[in-house]
Amino acid sequence: MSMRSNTQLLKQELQNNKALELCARQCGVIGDATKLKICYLLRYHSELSVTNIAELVGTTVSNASHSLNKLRAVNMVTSRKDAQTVYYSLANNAFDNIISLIGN
Amino acid sequence: MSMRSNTQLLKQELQNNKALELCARQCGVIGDATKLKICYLLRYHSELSVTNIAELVGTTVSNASHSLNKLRAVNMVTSRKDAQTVYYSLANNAFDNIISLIGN
DNA sequence: TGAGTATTTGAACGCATACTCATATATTAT
DNA sequence: ATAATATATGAGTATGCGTTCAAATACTCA
Repeated sequence: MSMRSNTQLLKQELQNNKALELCARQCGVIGDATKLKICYLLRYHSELSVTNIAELVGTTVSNASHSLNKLRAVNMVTSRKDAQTVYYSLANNAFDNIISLIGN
Repeated sequence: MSMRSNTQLLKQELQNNKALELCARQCGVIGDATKLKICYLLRYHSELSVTNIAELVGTTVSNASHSLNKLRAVNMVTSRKDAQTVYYSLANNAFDNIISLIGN
């Protein structure tokens, strides 16, 4: 919540802005239809197995697993294991960082 | 605003969802720190020249121009030319599509 | 016209990414 | 133990992306 009239300050802020870097990385991950679909899915089903996710988004289980890995790497999904199956969910604040940068 | 309990319907919706595809493309573009910085800049300066943008985000004019081109290709920035210099602005609804998909 | 400034363009290179396939691990059931 | 199911993993490949460089275009001013 600082004043923002000085362009020098703005330039410096752009250099080491950690939130911005994280936002870019997260957007990079969902900048792929498959992974965005997974997020979209998980907003309507609180949790889903890898097999179900793969079936719903129309890809292979392997690809879904790889995609979920990358979504987890940027803290956008979480998982819980029950017997053989692993259930994935949207992280509580999956989009918070993005929204706080591009939202109103 | 339709009911969404049937997973078959959800699967079909995921297949040809134009808004989702656009969202993925836009996220892909700002999934790069340079281009995200440009958007961030343009929220505080209503319009800026390519040279100024390049200086502020810390890159070359050529790279800024390429980046602005891609941002415009997905309707996130607009431009207006005045003599030699081209002024870029954020599009009115630059983030609307993204927000409507991932926002609350 | 010619020099100077602002921007664009296209080629080139290196690097990251998406997806597939085969294989490995883990768990359950017979 | 063996088979079956669920998921993960790593290698391989093809494609796309970011950045740089050199050159082209557009406009202004002397």
